Amino acid sequence: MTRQAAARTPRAHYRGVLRRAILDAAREAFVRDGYEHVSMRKLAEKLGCSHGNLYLHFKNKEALFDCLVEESFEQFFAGMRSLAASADRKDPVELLRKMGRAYVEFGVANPNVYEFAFVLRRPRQERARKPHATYERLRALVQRCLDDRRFRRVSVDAASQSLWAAGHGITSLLIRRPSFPWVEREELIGRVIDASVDALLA
Amino acid sequence: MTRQAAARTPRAHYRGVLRRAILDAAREAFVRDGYEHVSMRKLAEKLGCSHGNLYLHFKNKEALFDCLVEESFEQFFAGMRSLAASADRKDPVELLRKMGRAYVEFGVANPNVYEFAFVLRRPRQERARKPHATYERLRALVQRCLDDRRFRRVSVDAASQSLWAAGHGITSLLIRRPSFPWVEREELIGRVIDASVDALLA
Amino acid sequence: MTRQAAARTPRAHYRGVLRRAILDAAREAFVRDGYEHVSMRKLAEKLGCSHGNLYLHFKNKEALFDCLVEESFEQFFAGMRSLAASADRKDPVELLRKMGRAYVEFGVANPNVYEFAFVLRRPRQERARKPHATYERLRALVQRCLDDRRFRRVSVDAASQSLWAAGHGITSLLIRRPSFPWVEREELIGRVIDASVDALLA
Amino acid sequence: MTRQAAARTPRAHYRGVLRRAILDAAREAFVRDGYEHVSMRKLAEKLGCSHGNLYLHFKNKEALFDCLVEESFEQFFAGMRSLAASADRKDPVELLRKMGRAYVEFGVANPNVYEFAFVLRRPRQERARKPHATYERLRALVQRCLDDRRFRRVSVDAASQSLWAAGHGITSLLIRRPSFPWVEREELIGRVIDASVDALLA
DNA sequence: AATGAATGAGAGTTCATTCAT
DNA sequence: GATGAATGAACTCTCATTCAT
Repeated sequence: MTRQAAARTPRAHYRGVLRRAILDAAREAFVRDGYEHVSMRKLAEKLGCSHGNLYLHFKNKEALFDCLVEESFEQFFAGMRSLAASADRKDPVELLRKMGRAYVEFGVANPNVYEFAFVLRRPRQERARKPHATYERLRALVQRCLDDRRFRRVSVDAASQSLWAAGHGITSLLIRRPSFPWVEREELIGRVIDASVDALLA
Repeated sequence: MTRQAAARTPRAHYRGVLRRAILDAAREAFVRDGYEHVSMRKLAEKLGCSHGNLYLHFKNKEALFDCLVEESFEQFFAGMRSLAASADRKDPVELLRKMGRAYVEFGVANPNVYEFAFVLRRPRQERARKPHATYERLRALVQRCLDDRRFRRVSVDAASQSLWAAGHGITSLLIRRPSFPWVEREELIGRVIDASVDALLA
Repeated sequence: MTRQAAARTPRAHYRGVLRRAILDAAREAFVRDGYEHVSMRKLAEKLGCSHGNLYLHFKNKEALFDCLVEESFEQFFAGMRSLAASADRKDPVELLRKMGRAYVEFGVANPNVYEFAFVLRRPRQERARKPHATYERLRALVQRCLDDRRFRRVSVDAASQSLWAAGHGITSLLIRRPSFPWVEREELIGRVIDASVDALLA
Repeated sequence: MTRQAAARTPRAHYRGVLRRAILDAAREAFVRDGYEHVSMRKLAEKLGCSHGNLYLHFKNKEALFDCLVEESFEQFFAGMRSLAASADRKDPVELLRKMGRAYVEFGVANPNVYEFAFVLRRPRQERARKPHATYERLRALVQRCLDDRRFRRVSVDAASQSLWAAGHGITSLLIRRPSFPWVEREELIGRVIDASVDALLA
């Protein structure tokens, strides 16, 4: 994400710092106000630099947005990876439950990232290819459960997709309807994930 | 929605026709492009009338949008109602499964309606109160299952919300990712709904 | 002003009533909001008739405005006339004082009329000829004072114009700056008028 | 008003020049056509620049108008000040006469400034506080006349307001009715001012 | 590298007016 | 006589973007 971060010269360093500041401010603004309500002028004003300056770091507004989407995926994957590393890798079903909870918790804790990665789309954006990567990881884990005979005989895609649906459903509702009178969050998330996993158990 | 449809004078009839045309064009545009990318001017151009004309039917852009939301709820409820009428009302669990499938099927068959009713929001829109009506119906049915001892002892809200999450998850994914290689749709929907219901059985 | 008021047929009578209602509503609106902020639509809405209807009584917005100006002059002159009739006509100086006070009091009590008659102008309005009529009456009265040797020897126009200036000054200030902390109104008006008259006494 | 006039860089200089041009064109337009008939687009057209450009110098139309009001007061006070400096400060009554004449002469010579400072108002403008400053100066001078026993015993406010009424009356008439057959101007102004002052003498 | 002046398109909205009904 | 649907121009204002400095 921050190719310039490793720059050596002070000049390039400053450039990286500003680029980082732009991205952070833009992320917050895009998520809070939506793509259309973020203006390059206001963004620059909040950053204390000229709006023309933004165009030295990003070709245009779309490029800035796309960069944030890219970044969000990287963060999301990093979060998942670190979680997988710290979990008991012997039991794939337990790992699946943990990953499921973590997916939702990450989404709720980082609605910016989640929305960028899975929900928001620029108008006229053709296709989102990236979510496939997430799905592939989920699918691999489900395959392990199947291989270990922990799951009933069911197509790996059918199982994976039902799990994804459950996880995405509770995440997006919690994000998009924050004022709804939800029951205790952790319990709810656990219930949804467990229900979708339990239904697959042998 | 079609109050004017029964209009007697030719004038009022034509008025109703144009109003209908505006609503249809706007619905398509809002869902396809998002609230911000729909302009009254372009809308009028597509309709072949002056943009000022739109303001004779709707006070402003927000009112036009809100009218579509209202309409969507009515259509949604009508769809649910007719389905509920045809179902076996003796067994609340079976009814719940059928209603769950119907919810998703209706959403997938009428993505514009679903998005208007449950997903899209205008900027600055403080609260959506309407979804509560849907939730209340779901909650009442869950209560019946609890009263009949068909469900395990669990809070009615926790159960209802987990069911909603499952239903919304699969619906929104199917709508927003139409190009994803989903498994056979009916099977997937059934699997998701059944998993969420089965997890609650006594 | 109300040529239709004397109409005989019920139809023409109703026409006159509506015309009157339009004029009254328009006068209030024009004075309160200014020419530009009065719209034919809102006017018709307040009257409970269609906006198209207004054009059956007045050719357009300008004509409606002009009609009110005309009317205001008539009212103003009528007020002055009745006052002159009821005053002691023997002493022209006393009459002048009374007329002066009455001019200001009338203007303050009927700011609508006064502004229409002496201040407001439609954009691009070429010339106001009417105020001359008021001036002519004032001038005639001053001439009497001169003829009766009640005034010092001064040109009748110089005297008349200085009186007009004083009267207009206090009237327009009281109207346009209602929130200013004026001293007691009657005293102030009397002081201004008397000062301008006294300065002319022989 | 001309803070930018002393700008050093050519860029800032040109900015100041354009700002000045905008103000001049706007002043003329506002006085000639009234607030509502001045459009930012037409203004820009007359200036030969884009209408968006105007918003780089003034936040909006109201701000542009208000800036002119501010400027007018400064010019008015500057004019009064320089005149007061050159007057005999020993005799407060003479000073009052001179200031009165100067007030009117300045208003007549700078009708746009006078109208902006004392007459024109934006719609919805709640209160004009600024004229009070002018009034306070007048009031202080009247107080001196009272303290020196040059005036009859009268409330300082009653005296000040009657003087203001006279001055404003002749000024606004001369400005708004330029085609009226006024007597010789200097004589008329002197007569009005003197009448109002003489009436207060002990 | 960074600024900020400038543009031109486009937004939502209101309006006076016309005219078929 | 009265309606109200329709138009088209006008309005203020914001925006992304460019480019000379």
